[in-house]
Amino acid sequence: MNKRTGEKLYAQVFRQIRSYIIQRNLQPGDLLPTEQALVKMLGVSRNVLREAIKSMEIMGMVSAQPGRGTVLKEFNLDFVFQNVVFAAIGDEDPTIADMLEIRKRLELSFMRKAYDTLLDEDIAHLRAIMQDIKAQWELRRLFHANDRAFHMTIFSRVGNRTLTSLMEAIWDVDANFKTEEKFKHLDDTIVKHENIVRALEVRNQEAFEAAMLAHFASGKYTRLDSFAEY
Amino acid sequence: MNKRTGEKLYAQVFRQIRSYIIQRNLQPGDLLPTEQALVKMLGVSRNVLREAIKSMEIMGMVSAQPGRGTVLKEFNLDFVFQNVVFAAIGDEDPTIADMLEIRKRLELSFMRKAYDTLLDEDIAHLRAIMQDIKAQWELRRLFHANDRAFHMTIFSRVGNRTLTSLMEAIWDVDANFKTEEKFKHLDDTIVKHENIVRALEVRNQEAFEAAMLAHFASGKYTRLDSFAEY
DNA sequence: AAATATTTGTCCGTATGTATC
DNA sequence: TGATACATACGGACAAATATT
Repeated sequence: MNKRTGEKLYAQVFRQIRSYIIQRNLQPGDLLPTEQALVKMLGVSRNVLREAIKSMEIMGMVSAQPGRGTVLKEFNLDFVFQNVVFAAIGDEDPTIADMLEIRKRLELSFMRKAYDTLLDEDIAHLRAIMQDIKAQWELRRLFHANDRAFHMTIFSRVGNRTLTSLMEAIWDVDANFKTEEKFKHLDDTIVKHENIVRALEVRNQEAFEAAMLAHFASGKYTRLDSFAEY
Repeated sequence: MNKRTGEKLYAQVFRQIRSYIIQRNLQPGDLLPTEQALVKMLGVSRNVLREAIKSMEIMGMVSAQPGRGTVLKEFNLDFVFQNVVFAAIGDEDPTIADMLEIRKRLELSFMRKAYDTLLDEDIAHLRAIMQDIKAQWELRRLFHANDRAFHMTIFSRVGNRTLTSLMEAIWDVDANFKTEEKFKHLDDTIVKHENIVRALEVRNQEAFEAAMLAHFASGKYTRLDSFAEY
């Protein structure tokens, strides 16, 4: 084990292989070096190497076949979610609150760029989503998907891929938990969304930003003390 | 390997252990059976068992300690966020710039809360890091570690674990890339850091926020058009 | 088509460091 | 202090699946 960091060998090897993939810019379908090559390259035993690679395989990052090798797969975090989260978590879990605060702050931080980049067709799309939300209001169904689509659409043109994946990840977690609380302030949320769309439709930036602020000011997790904190 | 399903042993074992945890209703802090016991229970070799358990450990589901055992850990999204960045990386590399922009915006968004929560000892620690940075300035060494420690310390008391986890993840990726570019504006960065520490030492919030703004305004990846975007 | 090489899958044994009693 | 239990890490061996010649 690494004396300095206390990090175990197989965890180090996991990170090293991940770095190797990133730095070499390996794409899905590409082959990783063989176990033997990696053993020599990293100077560890085959067991330790396999503990790292098999972790990747179980998570869905790679796929190994005897006689062929280990290929990089398209990676999404679904499996990790399902397993890290397999203990029932309640809404009161501080991690959930922390996560939502991150999303809100990011949205507020990027809202100006979002406004500048949104196209007419995006705004039309937002309007369509609003129709869906209203139509299914009484049904109390599918609200999460629409809410998610609404917010993701707003920032779809910002062009920051990390922002996109991060927001998707947070929505994923959100989808797995707060299922019942979703309908508490539902009508209020609809009004807030409506205000956002209207401001966009008339291309009023000030109104848009005010509507975004109002939307996020209502949440229970919001602790926005002043304007400078966005 | 299971002939019917084609599922490899270590993947089966992973599922079996997960089922064991769920069926026994194990809670965070509870001990899993020892490796030896699981080996007997599941009828597999030690290697296969470890490949499954180490997957769980790397994902953050369990934590193993020699002499003690393997304990079930609490719900924790650190690993998820560490790999959101990884999962987002595609064929082009502007992802790095996107990532850094996320970090900068988060720091600016949280800087007021950071200021409010920082203790005297933290500021003393920041001063110590600055001494280190200056001492190793001519050596052109260890800048990443110090820079990272500097920024992480500023936000260490904010109390948002997702923020910490996310920032660490971004620093991790950053460490893998820009190795030579680090020294371009190094002296300028040192001045900016110095201004931040001074503002904190005299407890001047306005100066602190101004120094943070100036720090992030210099980066090549910064596209901060106006104050409201923070 | 058959033999051979390559690569991953699985098992075993042994030594070491660490936590607990 | 010593003894025990446990995970960490290494190495060797053979089987199974695939690729290559």
